Amino acid sequence: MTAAPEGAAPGGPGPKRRAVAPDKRTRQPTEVRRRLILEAAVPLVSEHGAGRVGLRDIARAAGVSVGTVTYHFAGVKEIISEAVSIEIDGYYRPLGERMLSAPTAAEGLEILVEGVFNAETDRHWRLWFDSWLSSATLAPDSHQHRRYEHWSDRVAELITRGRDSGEFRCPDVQETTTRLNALVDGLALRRLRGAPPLSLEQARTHLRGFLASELGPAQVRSGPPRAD
Amino acid sequence: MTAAPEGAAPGGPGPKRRAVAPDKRTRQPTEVRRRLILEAAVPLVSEHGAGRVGLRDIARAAGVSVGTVTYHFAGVKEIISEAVSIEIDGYYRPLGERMLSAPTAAEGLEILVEGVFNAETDRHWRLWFDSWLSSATLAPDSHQHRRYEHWSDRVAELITRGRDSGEFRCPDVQETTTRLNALVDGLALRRLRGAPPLSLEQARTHLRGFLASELGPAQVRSGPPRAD
Amino acid sequence: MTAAPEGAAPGGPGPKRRAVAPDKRTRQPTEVRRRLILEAAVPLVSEHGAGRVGLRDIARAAGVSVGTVTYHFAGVKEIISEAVSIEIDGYYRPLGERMLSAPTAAEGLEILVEGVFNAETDRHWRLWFDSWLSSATLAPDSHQHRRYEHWSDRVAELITRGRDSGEFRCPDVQETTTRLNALVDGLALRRLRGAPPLSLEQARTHLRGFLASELGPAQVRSGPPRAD
Amino acid sequence: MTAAPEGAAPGGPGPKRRAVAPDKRTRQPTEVRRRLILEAAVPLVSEHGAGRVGLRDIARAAGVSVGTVTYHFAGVKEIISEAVSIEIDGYYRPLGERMLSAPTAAEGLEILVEGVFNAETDRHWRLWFDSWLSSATLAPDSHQHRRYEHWSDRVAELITRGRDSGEFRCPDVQETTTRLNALVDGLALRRLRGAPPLSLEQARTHLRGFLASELGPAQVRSGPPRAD
DNA sequence: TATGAATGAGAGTTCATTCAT
DNA sequence: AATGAATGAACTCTCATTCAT
Repeated sequence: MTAAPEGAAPGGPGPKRRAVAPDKRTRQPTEVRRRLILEAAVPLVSEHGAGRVGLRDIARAAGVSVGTVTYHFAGVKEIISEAVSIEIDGYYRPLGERMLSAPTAAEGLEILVEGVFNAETDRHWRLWFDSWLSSATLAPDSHQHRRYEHWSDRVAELITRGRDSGEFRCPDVQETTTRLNALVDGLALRRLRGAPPLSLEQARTHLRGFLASELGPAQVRSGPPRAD
Repeated sequence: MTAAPEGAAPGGPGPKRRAVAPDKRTRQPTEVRRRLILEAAVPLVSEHGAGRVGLRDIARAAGVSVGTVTYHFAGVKEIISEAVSIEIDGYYRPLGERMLSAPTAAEGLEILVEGVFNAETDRHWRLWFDSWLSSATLAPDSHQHRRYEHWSDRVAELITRGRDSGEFRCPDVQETTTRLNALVDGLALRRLRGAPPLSLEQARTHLRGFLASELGPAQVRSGPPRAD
Repeated sequence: MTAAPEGAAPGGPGPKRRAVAPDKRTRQPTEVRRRLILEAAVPLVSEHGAGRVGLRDIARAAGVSVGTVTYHFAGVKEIISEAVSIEIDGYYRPLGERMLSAPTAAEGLEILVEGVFNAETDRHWRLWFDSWLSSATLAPDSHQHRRYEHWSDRVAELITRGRDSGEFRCPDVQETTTRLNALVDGLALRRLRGAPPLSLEQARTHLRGFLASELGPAQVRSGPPRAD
Repeated sequence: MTAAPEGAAPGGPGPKRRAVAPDKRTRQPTEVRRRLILEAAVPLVSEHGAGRVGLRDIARAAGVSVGTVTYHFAGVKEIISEAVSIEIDGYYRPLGERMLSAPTAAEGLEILVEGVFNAETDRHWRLWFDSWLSSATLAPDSHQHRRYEHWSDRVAELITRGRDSGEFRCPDVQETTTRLNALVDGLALRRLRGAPPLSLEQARTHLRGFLASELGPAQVRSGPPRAD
């Protein structure tokens, strides 16, 4: 149950982070300390799962006492919820913007494909599914919904742009978006838990294949995009 | 749907127990007792989630003492893992067989579509994701993998048959199977947690749409396949 | 906060109780263990006050683990509430009966006077006030009310008998009962906390004085009781 | 009733603070700050009970930080003890003086009767019992004793005056005072916690009845004392 | 085979107190 | 004089597991 002392020992061999988080046991303004605690919580949650991370684990990882953690947060749920938000929003909002800033929609799609499956995103997926599923029988958690919708909207925007520019053929953007998102989720799940697990490149390839057949002869990747 | 007695014994030594299952508080052969306990555990897990079901809940539902439960099982994880197996295998093995017994592969696919998304399967999906995620950082749980592979093999078999019979066009059966499974998982996830959640019919429609575009002009279901 | 290790050490020099409570860490039927725990809790509560007694204190005093305590009780409130009940009811119900079994009502009153103020009852009073006041802003606690009313009824019964037999003069039994109870409570309070505290004999004397003036010339104590 | 600012500052740096009490978040002489904190604590204690009021509650109500509170007081006990003093002394000292300033002792008694049981005093009683009981096993708290004695002396003085003036018949003033105080305490207790609780008027009536029978035919209240 | 009393680690949370600023 | 971040012990309650019966 107790998470491994993940680089918690003060003065331990922390390779990164050292610069940003002065792990001396000094005073910090509330916002700074909150941030430090959340940053310490993220890897714990993504490694062990939201349900397996306790207050004491977080405190140890952040290099503070349990009292300090509860001083700054209303409860362990709040911490985990915010940790997920930071990690996920911090990645997918910028990704969404990059995606839409691409010169062509096809290139935007490729940014998407490479953005959702890369070395860094396994951690996100773990967090994402964990928070998605752990709130299973519980509250619907509007944060997650908002995140989901925000991402969905970006994707739909991208597809719409491609259709309007003639890059894609797409009779129903919403439908395609739903299908795309579902496939991405499913591939990620398979990558995390599958037997055998999908490689990054496999996951991307599947996604590209799906997009190709879904968005018509105007291909996403192979060959030069032609408007028909 | 398993043959589980469904009604968890409400606390005390209830007088109305089935005649066929001799679950009086008497001795039972190990295998019988194990089975009774597992069958009592299934509805608990599918209702509350694997992480929220305790030994005591199971014991109470099975109408035995906690000692009896731990006598027959190595731990609570084993119980839950096996309970999931019973529930899932009890449904998807027969489904796989029905699928392959259909006159045509296209009809087999339709059995699949209706088999994975119906009023009964929400519970399975919950169980499935639950056990998938909960074993996240823990043991790889070969049971799940075997289940997954068994199901995958059946699907691949079906697609192969359709391709061989000329019903489908499919350059790579494994690829398509993977993509299909991923989409099914993703749609189920979206159905369980989405905002807004997908309706059963929407989920099926997406699936049929995917199959149509993936398996070529030879249509899955409605009407005579037409090339456009 | 932590109560002194009140004869908790297993094998410690427990002078009494040893015969009734076999403080070996052996198994006990639930009812026995409950009783043992409650009996261990009573002196703790009466010495330190209900609000200052914790689960650990009780466990230590009972010579069991905290887990054992929570196994047998729903919570610390239940323990304290039942401990108070045992102590108070165990004393005042018999006292009420003895009071009413006396040959004359006057003698019954004397039993009351000596019954409520003696070496043993200081502990009861502490318990009583503690539970009375600690539930201050909380639930009304029907147990206490029932106890109070039961005792009140006995007292009223006694006075009625004395009035009917001509021993007492009493225009309104209920009023007198209320006044009597209030005075008893007040004297007990003064005895527990007063500066200087009332001696037992003083408390009794005040009570007798009050009864004499309240119940008329037919005196309670001094001189032979005469019906006029 | 003290001159407490009554309205506890709701969290943030409220803009609407009284002009008369310069409780801006500026420096205050120690005595002023102590006073402000105590006055903020009084309503908290009387409403929630001494045991349920925390340092943070007091700090928030006083509009200062927790550090400021502990800077000015040795501990939370000291604050509560002094808050009780303020509340109680602020009421009963003036009451004692008014009582003794009455033209006749009988009128003084009536002031007492109405002074101890009125709409305002329930709060005092709660405080009083609370502090009485909470100091149960702790320090004897000389403050309380001094308060008690001061009040007792006033009552005794009043009775003495009535006896000397021939208004009352009272063989032993100390005894009567003790009995009176005890009855008042007991009635208050019954009023606060009783089932059913005593009404104000009932409590007063009981008290008057007691005084009448205790202080002889020279009546407490109505009209000029007449021998019957 | 079955029981259920007993255990103790660990969960989240509260809170008076400390102390660097 | 005033602050509020930091602390750590103590709280109640949960629960899988152990084991004498």
